[in-house]
Amino acid sequence: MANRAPRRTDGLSKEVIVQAAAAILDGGGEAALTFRALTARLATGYGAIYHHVANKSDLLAAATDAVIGGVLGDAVVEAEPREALRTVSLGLFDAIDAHPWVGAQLYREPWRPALLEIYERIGGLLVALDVPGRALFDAAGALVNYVLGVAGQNAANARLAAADGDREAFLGAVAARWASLDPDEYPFVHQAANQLREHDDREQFLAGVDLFLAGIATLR
Amino acid sequence: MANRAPRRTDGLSKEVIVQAAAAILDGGGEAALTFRALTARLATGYGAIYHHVANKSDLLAAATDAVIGGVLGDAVVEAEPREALRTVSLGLFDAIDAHPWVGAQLYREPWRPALLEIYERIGGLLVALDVPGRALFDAAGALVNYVLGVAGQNAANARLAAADGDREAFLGAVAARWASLDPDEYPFVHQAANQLREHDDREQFLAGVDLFLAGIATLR
DNA sequence: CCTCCGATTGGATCGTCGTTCCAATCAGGA
DNA sequence: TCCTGATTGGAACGACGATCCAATCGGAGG
Repeated sequence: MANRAPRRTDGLSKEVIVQAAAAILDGGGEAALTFRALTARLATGYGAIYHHVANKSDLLAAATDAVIGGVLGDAVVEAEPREALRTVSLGLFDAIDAHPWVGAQLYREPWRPALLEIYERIGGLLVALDVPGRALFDAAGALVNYVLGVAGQNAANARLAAADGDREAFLGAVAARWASLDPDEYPFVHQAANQLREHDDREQFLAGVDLFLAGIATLR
Repeated sequence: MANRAPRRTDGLSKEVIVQAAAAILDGGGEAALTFRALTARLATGYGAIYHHVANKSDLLAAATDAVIGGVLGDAVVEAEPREALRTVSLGLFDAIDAHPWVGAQLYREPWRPALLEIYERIGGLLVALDVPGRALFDAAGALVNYVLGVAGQNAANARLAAADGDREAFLGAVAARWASLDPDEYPFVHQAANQLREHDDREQFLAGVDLFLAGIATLR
């Protein structure tokens, strides 16, 4: 007996594995990425995967680095640092919007290379903006944390919208719940329901970046 | 046969369960909260817990609501809305610092009551700040997202510091890694290593809030 | 061409998790 | 007193990440 499945001929590599993992994540969200799904897609076994990858965290980090590296790698050479900051931020937003699992991962393990690249990029542009030395560190931290915060929200919303049907219906449902709150107890949220329904995520994100930049400008 | 353990006499309730869950989370982090640990601590079975709680997400959300409600419940009546915003923000920061699992949870399921309270509180204070209507929604979103971003970072750092020994050593290790990066490839991160080692998390968080408030002030 | 050894692969297996399910038990109204 | 619905305790299930090892491959040295 002992007829095992034929051994694969094309070499397995970390890159191939990471690419497959990213595809699974894009297709079915974080919950869909299991080693069982991965072995099925790659037509291999657990051992082969663990030979190239330390564990699931390592795999997620590598996939995240690949996505973020792709975004920041497109070196946008912009004359105006202010505009470059908006471009880079929006690039990150769009990438995380397209791959919500990246947002959750950036959030979960912030010491990995991906976040380092983000800090470097944003910090460098703040230097170009002539932010004074003392405030530079704080400003970079604030801006990165803002981006991460939005990233997480996006990921959560994507998880929910995927489970709940389309985005439109989901947003409407949340807005309806907000609107139905007691205006005396929740005056702000109650009246914000309309804007929640109509708002554009990208525009609101950029508005937040602009708010930051306006605050930074007062430091000069 | 069939000698089962004696049945508990004092009634189990959702509140008791949530309190026990919070204690486990505080003591051992998110990984420590399992239904098995919970049954052991409460001296009961799975069924009893599931009778009061829908599932683990529900349990985490309830524990989070309890903590956030406690923070925001201390109604800080401050004359100056600007100062009140700083107080509330810092209160949230400290709460998430003390209970890192709250940060991760706020991030993961943002439609639950806890975040609603935060929006209401911050939005209300922005209204008191005379932020013009159109910008109000964007400003509140930006500030809340910033707080959530910091919350997540804090939670991640706490997870790491707990695994890595004390916070001091962990921060030093990260700073050393930053400092050892090639200054040509990572100029900003390389030179920021010193400030990373010496910085105070609370102060940096407040500096970010102030940056926001400065930006908002330009809208008036 | 053969031999052999380290690198690589496939899959059985383990322990743990969240969750389900149901018999056992209790409290209190009929 | 009896009965019924609410509550409890714990066995069992399926899925997960991870480990382990026999099987296999490919190329360096003879």
